[in-house]
Amino acid sequence: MGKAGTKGVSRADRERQIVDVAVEEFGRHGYAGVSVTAVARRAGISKPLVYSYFDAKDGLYLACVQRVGALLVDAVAGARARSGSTGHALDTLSALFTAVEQCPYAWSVLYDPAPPWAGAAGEAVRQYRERLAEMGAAGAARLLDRAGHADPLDHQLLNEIWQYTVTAVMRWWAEHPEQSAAAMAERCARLLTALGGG
Amino acid sequence: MGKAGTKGVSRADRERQIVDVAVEEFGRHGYAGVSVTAVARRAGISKPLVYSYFDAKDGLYLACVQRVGALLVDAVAGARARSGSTGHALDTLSALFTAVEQCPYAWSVLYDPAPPWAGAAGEAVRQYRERLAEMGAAGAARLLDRAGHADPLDHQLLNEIWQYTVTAVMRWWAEHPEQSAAAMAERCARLLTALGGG
DNA sequence: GGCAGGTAATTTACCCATCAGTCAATTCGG
DNA sequence: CCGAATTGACTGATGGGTAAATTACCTGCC
Repeated sequence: MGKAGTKGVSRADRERQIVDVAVEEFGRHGYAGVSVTAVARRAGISKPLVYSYFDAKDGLYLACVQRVGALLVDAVAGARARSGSTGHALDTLSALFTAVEQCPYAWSVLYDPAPPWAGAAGEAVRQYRERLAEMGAAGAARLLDRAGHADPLDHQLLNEIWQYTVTAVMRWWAEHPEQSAAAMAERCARLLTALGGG
Repeated sequence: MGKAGTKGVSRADRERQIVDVAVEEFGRHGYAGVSVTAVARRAGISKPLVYSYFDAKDGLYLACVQRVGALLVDAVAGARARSGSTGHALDTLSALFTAVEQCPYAWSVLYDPAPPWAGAAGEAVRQYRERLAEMGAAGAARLLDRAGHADPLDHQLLNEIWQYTVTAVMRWWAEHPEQSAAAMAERCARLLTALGGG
């Protein structure tokens, strides 16, 4: 490896590139399973550069959370805007698929089951999850109200189930990258109708 | 914190006790997020004792996987035996609830999203998940065949979704310990019928 | 019933790799 | 020539793992 000295890569580009590999690492191994050294190595740079740009492991994770959080929130918001309040779960899923087609581990980063709850990154995780949950809650509420169930805990649990369902689909997709976003949407449509739900 | 010397606790008892806390730790923080030192501290003993009994972190995890694996496989097998091949998902869920009522993190240990795939523990994880998936696959196959879908990948994905759904319910339950197993079963029955599936 | 001695339980103190994080120096681009 | 990009080399802490010593229990024997 060459010595010190700039290589002509702008900070913005380098940050993007680092976050690229960090998102994959965090998505694959979870926060605790990732070492900053490994991220730097896979990005082809040295560890101090990561710290110079992101300040701490938590800061690096924060950057990842913000990227994928924005991506996912925009996708879901867009889907809801397009299909109005009658939008079904499939529209949301479909929008998510096209949004994360180039970033298969986006969802897994935000839904790491054991993220660092303390610190700025944890706060961001809470906020993004909250926003996504709110948007998904409308659909859940429609389903439950239609069936006459009003228990707020039911709503909570149904939301959780929905989030983990998406996690399942996303992780399966990450291991079957040959599937296109459209194919995934079709497949999920098949499964959903087979389950008898609308 | 006395010095060295036995405290009159048999190896079997001590192992049980260590696995008790290890299951909770692994379930809460995931394999990578757990330190053997922390397990030992929470168990009120010293780290070398853990190594003397379980040989390595992987060995400790293996012991946890075997305990919860047996618990879960027995529960599901029992449910299937009782309700025959017409058993629905709810019977399985209900059996799982009563089985893990005293061990809320059992499922999360076996379904750690980033377990150490290399080594004996990883092998055990694969095997137990396989057995549970086989037993669950019957139900999934029935659903999909009824709808005329034969794609084996659909079966795979539906299985994955089922497992993550259970994960969601189990983790939600772990954070709402005041709910009884029966209450959880009822709640899931409500949700399932609200979703329109049988 | 008391005592020698093997065995099982348990700890203190240590080793080495890795990890998060820092400093000072170096090199290039504008 | 200044500022930004970049690194090798370092530190303190922690993690997995080990060696050796200490204490208690148990068994057979007188």
